[in-house]
Amino acid sequence: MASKHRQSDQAFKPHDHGRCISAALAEATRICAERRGRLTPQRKRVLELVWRSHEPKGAYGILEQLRAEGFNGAPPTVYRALDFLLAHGLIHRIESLNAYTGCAHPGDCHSGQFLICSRCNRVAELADGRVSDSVASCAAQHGFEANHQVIEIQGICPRCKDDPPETQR
Amino acid sequence: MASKHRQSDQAFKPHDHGRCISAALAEATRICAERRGRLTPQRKRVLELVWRSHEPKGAYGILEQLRAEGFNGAPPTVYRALDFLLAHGLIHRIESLNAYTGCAHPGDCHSGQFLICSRCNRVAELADGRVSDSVASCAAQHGFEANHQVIEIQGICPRCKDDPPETQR
DNA sequence: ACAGTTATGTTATATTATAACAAGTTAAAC
DNA sequence: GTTTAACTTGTTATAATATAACATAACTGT
Repeated sequence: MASKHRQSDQAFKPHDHGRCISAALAEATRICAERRGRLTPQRKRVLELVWRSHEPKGAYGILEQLRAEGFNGAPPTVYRALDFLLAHGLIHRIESLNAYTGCAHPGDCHSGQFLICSRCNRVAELADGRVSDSVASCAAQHGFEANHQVIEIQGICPRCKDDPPETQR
Repeated sequence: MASKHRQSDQAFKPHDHGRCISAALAEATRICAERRGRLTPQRKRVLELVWRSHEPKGAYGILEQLRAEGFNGAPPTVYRALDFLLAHGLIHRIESLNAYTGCAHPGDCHSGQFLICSRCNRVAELADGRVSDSVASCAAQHGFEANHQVIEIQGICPRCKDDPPETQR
């Protein structure tokens, strides 16, 4: 019943994002080693690009960045990397944006909740047990066997409520 | 705190779907009249096609059906009808399927929850107040001003758990 | 080194959605 | 009832997202 937060809504607060990124990459490396998943340079690079952005990134945005770095690839390459990262719980797909974002709680297979700011486009990942429990029990009540929850909440983040995004650095 | 169901999980039970459709159309007509929305023949036709299907329908699927009926139109026509129906709360968009489904509780602006069966592809709409309350309060706790909830639960519906879909008529 | 598996490259194409502008239709005001 | 303004539809083109299919390369375990 207790909720477990690690990065929770940090996305909406100013923070040292470089550290987020390197922590995420280190964690990803560890997790993949553990389960003999091959975090190849390309996959790692895609993971880094996903994390680098504060906003969820689309597959074609990632592709564009890769190309800017001299990589000469096509969409399937990116989608395959994304599929791998998704399969290993290292990123999430935001359905309502067709975009991908770094997973704040990699490793444990989980159903997160996403707060999506429609002003600054940032997304915070939550892992609120009360929410996932209430959703799970609601499904169960109807005899439905739930495998995966997509919970995406759209609105205005605390930061954008205070300052308009133009003011933010 | 109480939950309000009208059609709730009827979608997973055998039922007279023809009556669902005509009720939905009648209700839509009433609602549009009330707020001076113009439920033109095309829009009504699209609404009917969306309802006619037990599974959520994609825009191009709708277009195809319209064409089969002799309508000679292009994607924007369908998307515009869908936009109208969405704006008036007569249908929902299922983000994780890029598809549209009839709204079981038209009129009141609401955040529903969707149970999506990955075996038969049917979707049931719920309107469980406990779920939307828990999501809303969770967002509020983080200072997030929520406007819209996307809650899509993927799994196996009670019917498919019992009979394999091939057995179902 | 070899065989099997897994990952990447490459080309083509499917699927979903919208921009932009023209033409027609309806509602409402005068 | 005609005119005006708003709304609706038609039409063409194209953007954005995603995958199929098959070839090649790289890594893994033996």
